[in-house]
Amino acid sequence: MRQDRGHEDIRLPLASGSRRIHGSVARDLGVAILGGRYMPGDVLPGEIEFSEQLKVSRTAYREAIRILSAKGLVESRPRTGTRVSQRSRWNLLDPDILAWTFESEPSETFIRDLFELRMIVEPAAAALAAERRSGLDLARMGHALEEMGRHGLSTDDGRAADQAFHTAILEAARNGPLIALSSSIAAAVTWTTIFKHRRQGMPRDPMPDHRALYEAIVAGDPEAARRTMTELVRLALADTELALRP
Amino acid sequence: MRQDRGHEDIRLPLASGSRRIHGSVARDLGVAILGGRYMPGDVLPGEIEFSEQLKVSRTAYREAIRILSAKGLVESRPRTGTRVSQRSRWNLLDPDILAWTFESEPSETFIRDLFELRMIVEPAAAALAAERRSGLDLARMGHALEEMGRHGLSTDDGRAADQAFHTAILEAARNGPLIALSSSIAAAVTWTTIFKHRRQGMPRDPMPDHRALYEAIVAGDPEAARRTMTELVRLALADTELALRP
DNA sequence: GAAGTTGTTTACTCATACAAATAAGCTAGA
DNA sequence: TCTAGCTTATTTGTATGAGTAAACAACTTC
Repeated sequence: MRQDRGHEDIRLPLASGSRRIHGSVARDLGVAILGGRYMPGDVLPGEIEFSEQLKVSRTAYREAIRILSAKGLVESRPRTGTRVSQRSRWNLLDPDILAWTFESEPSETFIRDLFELRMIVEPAAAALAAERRSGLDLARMGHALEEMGRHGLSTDDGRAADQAFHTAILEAARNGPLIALSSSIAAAVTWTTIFKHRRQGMPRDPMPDHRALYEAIVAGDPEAARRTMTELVRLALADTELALRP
Repeated sequence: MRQDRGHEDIRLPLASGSRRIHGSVARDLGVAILGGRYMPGDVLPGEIEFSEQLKVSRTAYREAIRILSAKGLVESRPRTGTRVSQRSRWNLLDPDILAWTFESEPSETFIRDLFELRMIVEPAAAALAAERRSGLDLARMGHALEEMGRHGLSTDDGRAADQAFHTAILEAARNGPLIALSSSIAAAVTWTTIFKHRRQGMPRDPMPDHRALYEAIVAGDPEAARRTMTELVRLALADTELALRP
């Protein structure tokens, strides 16, 4: 719905493209749970009742529940029913969970926590990237930077380029689990950027910090990469805090 | 036609207890994919064929596929069938995925990558914990440490205590997404510990580093906490590397 | 040739029936 | 009265078949 289908097969064939019923139900329930409509410990209505209420078959409803269960949002047992799990069980870094969280306006605390995580992971990743980057990595970063400069962060293309830049850095770090974090964090970065621009106009030219970071990685200087990435995230956080309390 | 499944289908008789069929199928297929039995891009047999082959109903099989799909392992579309996704889509930090990865002996690279991630996340988390820990946090850490000292790392109880100690630290950092990483990393730590003891005996007394870390957090000294946690992970990595190449 | 049409294959959805599990209530025995 | 064990009722879990919708390929039409 929100995703223009023109570029669909280039990037993010995300859950939004999936118009299957089980996917839609999972998304709706997921958004409801993450938005606090159902609280941890709450018991959902029985399968038959709820699926009728949602106007879908029991089969489709059950498949939706399996999806939520796989992401740690709910647990179901015979006789007891299906209940919302404790927050500590939620897979908060799952890409879908993150997307659903941002469907209903997320709490200020959550956004701060995400930035805290970025502040931990991304500088370290940038340092690793400076040591391990290949020519192809540098080319991808350079291209993304160029696109970003051309479009700015107020367009979809520009934000996609920003995301591609951060993804390229994390992938250059050559660490599988770290790359798994990348899709989550990069996506979150994009959403917070959208937030920023929704609340205020264009806050600040992001290009200088990005270029400095790029130069450090090109130079193969881990400490400079760490330092510039730290600064970049710090500035992004400052902008976001401004947007959060206007 | 009734489906006669004898009592003798091999389901792991461990403490896992009664597992539902869709869960077992998801686990089996997940292990097969993560173990390289199916490669990214491979197309699985059709629903009907494969479910008959596995001796389960299409319902149970489809729910298993939904689970795997929710974790990013497979993607299914009409006409094309269900195919194994690219590795970059796999949700490597999902607790189940990690568990399945360690079912079949994981690659040396993967273990190293996990330690690299620990080295990034845990020292930072320890520093935050030193600033934010409550009395209850300290009590839980202290208790876990005591249990750990009593049982040692060669028993299940001891490893559970070690895991509880690390979990308590990450939870004291008061950051939701970081806590979500905690269950994954803590679990991985446990598995690598099992690995270590499987290959060699008791490598080293882990208590001194753990106590030093605990003291730093009690003292509320972030930098000392960061330093001691770094050292602790470094030593654990050294032990594991010894076990990997004897 | 490019654009639309048809056909075929596959997953997806629905409906129904029955099985298994288990919390809660009940009964029997101390 | 209390507890152990059995029974029952309720809920999820599994099985099966029929029919729908979507994606891709080959074909036809302009």
